[in-house]
Amino acid sequence: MSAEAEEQDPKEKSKTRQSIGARKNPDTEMAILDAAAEIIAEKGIGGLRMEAVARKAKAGKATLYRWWPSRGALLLAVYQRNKPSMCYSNTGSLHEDFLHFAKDLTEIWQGETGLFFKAIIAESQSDPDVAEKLKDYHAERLEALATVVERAQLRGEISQKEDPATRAELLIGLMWQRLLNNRLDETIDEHIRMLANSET
Amino acid sequence: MSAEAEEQDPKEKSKTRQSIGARKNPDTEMAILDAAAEIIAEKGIGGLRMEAVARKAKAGKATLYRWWPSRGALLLAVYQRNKPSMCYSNTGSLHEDFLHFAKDLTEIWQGETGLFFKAIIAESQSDPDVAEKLKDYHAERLEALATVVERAQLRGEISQKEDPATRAELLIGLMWQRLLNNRLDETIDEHIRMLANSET
Amino acid sequence: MSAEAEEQDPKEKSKTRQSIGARKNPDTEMAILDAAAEIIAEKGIGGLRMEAVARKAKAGKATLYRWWPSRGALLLAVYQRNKPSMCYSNTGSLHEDFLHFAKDLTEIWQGETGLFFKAIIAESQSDPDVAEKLKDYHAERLEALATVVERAQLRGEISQKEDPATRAELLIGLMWQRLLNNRLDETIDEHIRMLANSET
Amino acid sequence: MSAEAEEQDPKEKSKTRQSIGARKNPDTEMAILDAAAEIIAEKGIGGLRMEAVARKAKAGKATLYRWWPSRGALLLAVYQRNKPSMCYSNTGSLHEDFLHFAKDLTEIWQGETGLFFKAIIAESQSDPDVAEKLKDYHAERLEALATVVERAQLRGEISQKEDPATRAELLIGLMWQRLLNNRLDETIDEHIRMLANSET
DNA sequence: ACCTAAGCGAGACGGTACGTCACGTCTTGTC
DNA sequence: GACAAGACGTGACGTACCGTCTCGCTTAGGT
Repeated sequence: MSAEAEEQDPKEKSKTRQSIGARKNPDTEMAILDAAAEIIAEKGIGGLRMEAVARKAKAGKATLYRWWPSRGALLLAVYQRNKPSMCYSNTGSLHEDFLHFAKDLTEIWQGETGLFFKAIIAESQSDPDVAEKLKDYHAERLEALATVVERAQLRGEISQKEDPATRAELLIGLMWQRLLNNRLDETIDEHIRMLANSET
Repeated sequence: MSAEAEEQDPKEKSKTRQSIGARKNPDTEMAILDAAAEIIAEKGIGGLRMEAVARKAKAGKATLYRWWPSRGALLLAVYQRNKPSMCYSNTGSLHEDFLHFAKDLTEIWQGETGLFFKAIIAESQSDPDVAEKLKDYHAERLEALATVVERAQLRGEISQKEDPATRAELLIGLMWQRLLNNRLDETIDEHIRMLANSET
Repeated sequence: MSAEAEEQDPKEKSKTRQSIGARKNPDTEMAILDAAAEIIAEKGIGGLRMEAVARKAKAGKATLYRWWPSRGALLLAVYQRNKPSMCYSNTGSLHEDFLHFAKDLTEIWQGETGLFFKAIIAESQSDPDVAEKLKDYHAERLEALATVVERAQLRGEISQKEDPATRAELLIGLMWQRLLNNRLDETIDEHIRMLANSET
Repeated sequence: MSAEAEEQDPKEKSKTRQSIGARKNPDTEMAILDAAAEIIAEKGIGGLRMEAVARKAKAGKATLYRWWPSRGALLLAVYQRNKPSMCYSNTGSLHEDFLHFAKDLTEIWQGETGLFFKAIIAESQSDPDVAEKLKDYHAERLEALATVVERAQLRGEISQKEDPATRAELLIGLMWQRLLNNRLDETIDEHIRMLANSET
C-alpha cells in the first residue's frame, strides 16, 4: 500500500551490518550515503526522508541521527562525496576561459547535479549549517574563478587594479540566477563578452 | 512547551466569522492572509503550517484548502499582496541609476522582504507553480531594469548594439547571489562600476 | 519479517472509517477497544503496544492518543467493557455464601480475566490513574461482599457490632494474594470456615 | 532536558574499574547493584533502565548482561541484598504478636521498601523468574508467621487442629491487599482481633 | 415564506515522518 | 578472558501536520 520502490534491492546481499566496536563503521556510512543518493536521484531532494534513508540502508534511525543529525547534514555529506570537479581552462584568453567555464558549468548543472545544487541552496535558506557550508563552498569556487581572471591580469589583458573577484562574482551570480530560474538553456554569450572585455 | 504565541491575540476582537451566503467571504480571505503573513514574519516561511494559519485566522482547514490548495499558493498570495515596490531612478547616469537600484534593493532585502524572497526562491525549487510565478516576476523585474539600461543607450552612454537586458541580468544575478549567500552587506561598488562602463 | 498475525483479518470488511464530523466516531472507539482486547488475549498485557493497537484497528496513532492518552487508560477502558459480573449468592448461611463467592471468583480468575486483573494491578503500580480506578473498583467490590456479611449480621449469624467490611476484606485480601502468587488452585476451605465463624 | 541526575556523583571517586583477570570482579558487582538501588530509589522500579545502571556504575552493558541477563534478575539481586529483616515477637499473646507483626510490616512498607516490594509484585506478573522467586519468598514469610501461630497453639490459645498457616495467610493477604491499594494507613485493629481470636 | 445551495467554524479521521529512547548484541583495545 | 566503551539494528514512543471528511450553522437568492 505504501511501500513503493524504496526497499533494498533483494538481489543485493542483505546480510545486516553490525557494530565493529566502539567506533564508526565505514560500511554503514557508505550504505547510508548510497541510500540517500539513490533516493535523491529518484524523488528529488524534497523527497528525502530520514526514515526512508534508514530503511533503504538497512540502518537504524539512531545510527543515522548519530552521524548526521539533520537532513541538511546528510545532504551536504552526499554532496561532498559526489561534488562535481570543475577544471578551469587556461587558453590565454579571458573570453575563452570564461566561455569554457560557463559551458562546462551549464553542462554539469543541466544534469542531476543541478537539481542537487538548487536543492542545497533551497535547504540553506532554512538550515544555518547548510548555509555556512554553502557559503564556504561558494567562496572557494569564487576564488578558483578569480584565479582565472588574475591570469588575464598578468597577461595584461585587463587592468591590474581591479579586484579579480569582481568579474568572477558577476559571472557566477549570472549562473546562479540562471540555474535557479531554470533558464540555463538561454544564451549567455553576450554576457560573457561583456565580462571579458578590457575595461574596468 | 508547545503553546507559543501563535494563538490569536486575545486583545483583538475575536468574534468568529461565518458564512455570508453561497459566496466567498472577503473577511475570511483577509484574515487568512494576515495570519499567514504574521506567521511568516515570526517563524520564517519554513515555519509556515497550514494548520497554524487556520488556527490563527480562526478559519476551518477546509476553507483554507478550498481557496489555497497548497502551501505554495498561499505563499504566493501573501507575496502578491505585500510585493515591494521598487522605483527606478533616472539621474542621467547609468552608474548612478545602477547604484541607486542596488542600494534600494539591498535595503529592501535586508529587511523582512529579503527573508520572504529567499524563501520563495527556495520554495520554487520544489513547487512548480511557485517556480513559474517566480520566473514571471523575475522577467518583469529584469525588463524594468533593462529599461534603465535602454535609457543609457538612448543617451549614448553605452553602445546601442548590445541587448539592454544583458547588463540588467548581470546586476540582478549579482544581487540574487548576494542575497542567497547572506552577503548583502559586502561592497558592490566595483561591480557596478564595471557594469556601468561604456564598453561592450 | 516482523508482521505476525496482528494485521486485520482480510476476510472482514476493511472499508476505512472516517470522520463523522467534529465529534468522536463510535465505530473507531469500538474498533480500537476490540483490537486492544485481541492483542491482550494473544500476547498478554505486557505485550500491549499502542502502535500495534492502532495498526490492528486501522486507526491513526493520533486518534488513539486523543481518547486514551496512555496505555493505562486504554487498559482500563477495555477492562470496563469486559468487566466480569459477579453475583453474590444468598443462601442463608455466611459460610455457604463465602464459599460460593470464592469458588466463583476463582473460576473467573483462572481464565483470561485473571491475567487481565493481575496485569491491571501491576500497571497500577506505575500509573496513578490506573491505581485510582483500581482503588475505586476494589472499594466497590468490597462493599458488595460486605453486604453479604451484613445479611449474616441481620440473620444473627454473627455479631452486629463488627464492621461487615472486616471479614470481606480479609477474604478479598486472601484471594488477591492467591491470584498474584498463582496459587488459586490451592485449597481455601479452612480459611473460609474461619472467616465465616460466629466470633468477632 | 534529558540529563537529570543519573550521572555518577562527581564527588565520588570515579576511577574506572578494570578487569582483574579471567574472573568476575566483585567491585563491579557491587558498583552495579549500588547503581541499580540508587536509581530505583530515585525513579522507582518502573524507571529502572539497564543502560542507566551501566552508565551510573561505569560498567559496560555487556558486563551487566553477562551477570544479570534481565531486568528481573537485576531487580531480584538488589532486593536480596537489601531484604528487610522482620523479627517476629513472642509476647505470649497471639493478638499482641499479630499486632506487632502488622505494625512492623506497615512501617517497613510505608518507606522505600514498600515501593520496592510493590514493584516486584508487579514485575512478577510479566517475568516468570521473578514470579518464582517471589513465590518462594512469600512461602518463607508465610512459614515464619505460621510459626507464631503455632506457638499460640502450643500455648493452647487456639485450636491445635487448624493449620497454622491459615491465619497467617489471611493476615498476609490483608497486608498485601492494603499495600497494593495504597491503603496501609487505614486501621487494621479489628481485622487482627478477628484473626487472633480463639475459634476456628 | 419556504427551500436550496454554498460558505463557514470546528475538529475527528487515517496517515506519514519526526526525533528520542531503550533494548540486547556485537567488536575493539586495554589490562 | 574479563572489562569499559560505545556503535549497531530494531522497534515503540508520543507529537506534529498533512489533506479529507462530516457536522451543524448561517446567509443569499430563487421559488
